[in-house]
Amino acid sequence: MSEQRDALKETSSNRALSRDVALAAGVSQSTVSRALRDDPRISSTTRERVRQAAEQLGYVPNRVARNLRERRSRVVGVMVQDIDNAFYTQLLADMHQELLVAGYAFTLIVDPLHLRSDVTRLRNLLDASFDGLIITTATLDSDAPEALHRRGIPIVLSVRSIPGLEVDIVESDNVAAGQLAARHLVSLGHRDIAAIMGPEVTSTTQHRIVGANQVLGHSLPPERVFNGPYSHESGHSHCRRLLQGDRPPTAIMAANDVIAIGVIDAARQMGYSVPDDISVIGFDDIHMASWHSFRLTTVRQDTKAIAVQSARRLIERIEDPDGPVTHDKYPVSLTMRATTAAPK
Amino acid sequence: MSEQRDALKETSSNRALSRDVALAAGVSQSTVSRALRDDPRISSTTRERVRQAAEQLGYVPNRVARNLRERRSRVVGVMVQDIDNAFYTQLLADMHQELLVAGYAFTLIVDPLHLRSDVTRLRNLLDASFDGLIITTATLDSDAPEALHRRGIPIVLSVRSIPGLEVDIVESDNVAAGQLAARHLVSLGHRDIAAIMGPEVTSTTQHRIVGANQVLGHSLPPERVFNGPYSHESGHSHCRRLLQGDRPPTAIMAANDVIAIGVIDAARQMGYSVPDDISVIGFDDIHMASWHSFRLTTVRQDTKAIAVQSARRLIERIEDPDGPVTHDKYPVSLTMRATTAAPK
DNA sequence: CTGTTAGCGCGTTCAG
DNA sequence: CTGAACGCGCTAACAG
Repeated sequence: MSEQRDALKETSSNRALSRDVALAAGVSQSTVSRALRDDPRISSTTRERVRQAAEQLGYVPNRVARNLRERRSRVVGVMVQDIDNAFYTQLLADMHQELLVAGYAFTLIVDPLHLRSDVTRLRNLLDASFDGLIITTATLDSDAPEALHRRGIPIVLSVRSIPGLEVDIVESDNVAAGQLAARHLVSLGHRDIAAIMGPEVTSTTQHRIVGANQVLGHSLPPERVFNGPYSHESGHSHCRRLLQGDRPPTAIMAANDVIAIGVIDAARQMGYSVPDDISVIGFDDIHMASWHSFRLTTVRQDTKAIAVQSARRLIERIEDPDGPVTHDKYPVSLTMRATTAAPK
Repeated sequence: MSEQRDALKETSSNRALSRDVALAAGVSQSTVSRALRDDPRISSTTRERVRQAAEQLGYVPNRVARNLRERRSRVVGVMVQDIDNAFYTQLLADMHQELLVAGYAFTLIVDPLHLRSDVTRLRNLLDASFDGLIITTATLDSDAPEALHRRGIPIVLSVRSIPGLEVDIVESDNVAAGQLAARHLVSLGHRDIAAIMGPEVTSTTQHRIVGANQVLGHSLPPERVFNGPYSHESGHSHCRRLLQGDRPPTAIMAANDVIAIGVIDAARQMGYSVPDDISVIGFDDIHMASWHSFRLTTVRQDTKAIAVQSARRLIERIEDPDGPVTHDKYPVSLTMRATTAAPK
């Protein structure tokens, strides 16, 4: 047992180094380095010899040392608001895939709204030696993106944007999204629409409200617009309050599908039928929206395209810091299911 | 514009180093290092001077260099099967939190079943210079955990376990979980129970079936046990096939809540009422299980405790590689909601 | 209390 | 085609 422990210790601390491989192969350390990196100047015979020795010793190059030498880490950070939210996990899954094939690992940074502008967090971000960052948590008043950008750290703003910042942006056309939702409800005959949106300081919320107002021909009255987190609970509690009020709306526009599902749950729980008594429309079109229990009508964003493109843009920026700044804006579309209908 | 670019370039490549701070503060480079790390031997006056200079220059220590020197990265890897699955995201959220406060960053490794025993993946794991790994994807036939362990890399097996491997394990008492589910169904009067489980090669599946069989007094017949991925789709399609068969069961035990919800959706879609026509019980008790549309009866695991303890055990193992191997087994409990009832 | 010196393990000139 | 020597930026051991 203690023998086993010793053996274990040995393998962990006496991990083979490139110089060990060199010794075993009878070449110099730099030859090992070159051979394993397929440097064309190394003859195929010595390359093979080195390969064998490396294999034998179970040699794996130390990444930290390489990072120090090459002055990059091949790790990027991805900031999300809330990992326990289906929209972000779909986004993360696709980003992960795209980054992986490009040879980048990724570190998750959960960045809840209430921790905004914490100085130590910003320091940690700078300190963490990321090659770049994908930020999905930008708010109109957040300063971290600008601070990072000024430091010369490659960033891309994904999903949400900040006007006036000269960085790459990948987002949906949220004004069009707001228009689409409103037009759908209006064409069904709805005149009294409530909106349960995300935090006021996000570009998505602002843009969608602008789009909706354009279609309605007037601004949604303040008592019909609610701001809150992107959670089931928010949709649930706001809907509850609306339906308990003396003049419930005939339709509810939710800022995302998770909120919309909260709305549906609250309505059903109170004995209302969706869509007969009240129509509900969401945003995103996450997988769950198509589940039979919900069959949610929603404005679809191309989450996958946004995820993939965000990763690509970041990698491009890392590899060419001075390239032209890009702004991708993806179209949205209406996915009609079973939660919207004409008002009674 | 080009001036701005130059400025940007300068800040990014001419990032201040500790020796720059030293120069500015009129001390040696090692004093800077010590002062900033609050070494008690440094006088408060020079510490303050160094602080000021560092602040002025916007100095942030280079983490890669520190990692090389300290021979550790303060990054751990967390392997999950599928990030777009509510159980794992809840787990990840709590692990993230716990690792964060301990000063560890974390890299997500999505490790789908079908990529099992890919040699390059193992190499990447070794190569990535993690201080340790939390593995939630262990299967009874997976070799990566043992390979990593032999290499001396600290690992903890979380959620699922492998017998005979001398590593830290944090899991639920899944035999008890199987017993609990079966006892509940049997006590309601169910005699014909089907099980839609996860992959056969996972300890959770095995243990829960064992527990269920103990209570039933016999083995579930093979035609009543289904194996598949932990997905809504799996629950949905298996349930569909069961209900289309000529002798549908009166109750279905699902391997987790996501599968159970798929089962509910399929049943409802086919015009069956849950629980009047068929009872459904899940495992995990994810947030979604309590949503009004589901109100799922389920065997609760203490996901948060498992997440937190996995993180702690890994950190302990990193800091003391030779400490005693631990095995945490958390109790489970029955959360009764509205998807189980006596058979008709 | 502080400065000097020596690596951490690689990739990469610069010689041969 | 290969080897010797150097340095990435930091922490730690050793002197004073």
